[in-house]
Amino acid sequence: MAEPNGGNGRGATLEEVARAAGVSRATVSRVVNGNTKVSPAVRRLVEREVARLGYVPNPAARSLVTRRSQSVGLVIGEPAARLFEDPFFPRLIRSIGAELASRELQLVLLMPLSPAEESRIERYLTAGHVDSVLLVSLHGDDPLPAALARRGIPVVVGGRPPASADVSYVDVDNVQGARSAVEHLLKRGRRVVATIAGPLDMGAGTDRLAGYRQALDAAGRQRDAGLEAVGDFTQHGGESAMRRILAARPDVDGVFAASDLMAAGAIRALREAGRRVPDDVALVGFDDSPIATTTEPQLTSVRQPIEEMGREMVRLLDHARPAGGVARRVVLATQLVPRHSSEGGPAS
Amino acid sequence: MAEPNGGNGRGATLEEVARAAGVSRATVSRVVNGNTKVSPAVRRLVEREVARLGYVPNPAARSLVTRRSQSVGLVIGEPAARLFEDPFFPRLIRSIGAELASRELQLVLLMPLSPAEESRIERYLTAGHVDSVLLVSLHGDDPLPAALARRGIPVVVGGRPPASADVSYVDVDNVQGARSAVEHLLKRGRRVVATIAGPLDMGAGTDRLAGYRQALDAAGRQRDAGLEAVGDFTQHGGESAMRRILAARPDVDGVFAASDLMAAGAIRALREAGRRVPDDVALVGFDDSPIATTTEPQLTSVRQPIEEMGREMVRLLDHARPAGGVARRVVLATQLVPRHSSEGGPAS
DNA sequence: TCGAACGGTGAGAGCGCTCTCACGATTGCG
DNA sequence: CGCAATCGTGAGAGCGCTCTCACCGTTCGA
Repeated sequence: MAEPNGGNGRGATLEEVARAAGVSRATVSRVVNGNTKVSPAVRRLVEREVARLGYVPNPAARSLVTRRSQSVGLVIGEPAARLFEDPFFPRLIRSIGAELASRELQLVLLMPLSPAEESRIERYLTAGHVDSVLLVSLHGDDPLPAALARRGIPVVVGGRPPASADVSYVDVDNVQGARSAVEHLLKRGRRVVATIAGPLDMGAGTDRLAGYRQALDAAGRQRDAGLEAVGDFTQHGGESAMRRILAARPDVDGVFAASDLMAAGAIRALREAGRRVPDDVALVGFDDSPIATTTEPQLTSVRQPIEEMGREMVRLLDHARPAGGVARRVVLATQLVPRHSSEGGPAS
Repeated sequence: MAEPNGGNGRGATLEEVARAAGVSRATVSRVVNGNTKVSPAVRRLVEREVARLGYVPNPAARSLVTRRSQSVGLVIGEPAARLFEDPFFPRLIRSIGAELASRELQLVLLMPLSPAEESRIERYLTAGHVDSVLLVSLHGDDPLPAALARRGIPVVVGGRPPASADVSYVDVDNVQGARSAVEHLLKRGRRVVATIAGPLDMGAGTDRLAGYRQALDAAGRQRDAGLEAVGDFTQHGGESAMRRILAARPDVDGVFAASDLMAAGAIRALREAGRRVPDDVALVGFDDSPIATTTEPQLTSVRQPIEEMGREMVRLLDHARPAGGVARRVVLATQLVPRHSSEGGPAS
């Protein structure tokens, strides 16, 4: 790692490399970008000078002419509480980062913390800092996807957007996942099955609730508003939702929580109320997050392929390239992972 | 949000705004950057055209001449396992992001997943994509800080770097935090206190171990290699470390784990071995992460001010600006948060 | 009353790169 | 053996911005 210019922070330019190698700027550019043909002799010569001078292309200059930044924005529109607790985000970020890296793309992380931030972020994204945008955890009818589409910026959303606009998205099969969780409880003889739903302004919230209802309907069970409490995906939200359910329906003997975090909160509320898990109340979570093996008892949960989701989002970005194209949807399967929290039948 | 050019993805340029407003490019630039004096009349005129045309400065062009990118790289050199489980990282990332945003800086997230990635990341950082770099969770003697310093790129490290080079860093007082945890256990009458240490190639690992030893020495207690087991900050690592301790010293009645995750693992190992927490073995963790309130019993833990750490790292970046300057160190205090896992004295 | 000082504005160079186009040298084909 | 096609290379324009410098009109002090 020689630094002929004394490490002054000013890297060598194409021009300098060209002069040192006795060729033109264009030729050096060709070697560096390796696309067009250059004679082997010249190529070797240039490569040597590039190495010797520690030449690294100036991204701003390149970006100015190519109109590409080789970076992708990831917007996480999630309130702080869940972001901190839920391993969902680190896992997703990580898989997205890895998949982008394999395409020589960089990840720029954007977290709107306030309405003011939102407009700052929109400006950032539309200014050309990024070539495309990934959006996760959209709430309500966020105007961002449409605003970006209008500017011609490719967008892929993670999780079905509530206002299912004309955007590409990757989602897991929340309806089916929730349904299988509830069916699991029913199959084990639970008679009064409640649900702690996620926020109803998110696809993951409404879809998991829909799956719960479908399972009850299919089994010919009575539904009851007292058996449905809405949480916010956090532990605290799950805890208070469970309390509400216990108050409305003390006879509850099975609960499907739309996230593991909320299930963990439910365990606390149940314990506080003197109910044993799974003996008195069986419990199934969603996510199969690490927390599922930390709780006592360990949590039966619906696994969703988070890494696959991240990877798929990046892949959709590729397809979004040619002229907008049609919106694509990818829906990934989930899988029930049985653990202790739903063991045994009722003490019949 | 008018888009006079039909949303073709090509934003208006300075030139176009200037022509529309009947002024020169330089004047528009002055208005947009708001530094030098422009007459109020002209300013209003230009601002109107900027709004009408939806002008947003081209970051590449600006960056090319200013030699600044207005973005900051955050390198997280942490293996996947811990990154997924530990809320430490989301919290840190979030606070750093917020603090950067308030300075109109953007966060670019870099996660080296392989040795090949590392060199790609080094190239990325030295190419001028970012103005400065934040490094977190450095292991061993990572060459990155030195390489960046050589290129004149300001660097701030989170957590004392193992090879304490001439870099600025922000750290929590791990020695004192660990010491207070162990003193807490001793004060409550525990006689055989073990520790589950973090990786010894990290400052947080060695410092917390040092604090443990200091506390024992100060209390005149015998140290024993059998009472020190090394983990990797993960739950799984903590579990197997706890097993090793139980095997070597079945008489252990107090454990300080260098992370909450490892403490959670220790609980499982203890339960498996038929020991009750805190009755038979009292336990203290480190981090005061959300998991501390999820475990049964809830975990006494040493709180570290993660958000403050992120904020302080960004602040140090400011000071790093003028010509390298001397390296600064900021050490933040920790605080013991008592919960059930260390309650009661031994059954004496 | 006159020159100096100053505030507002425009002209123009240039940041480092890519890419088109032109050009000379080599090759292939009839 | 001549002409066209091909290949490797260089010249030069231009991406959109900032910033220096020069210029003009006004104001102010002596």
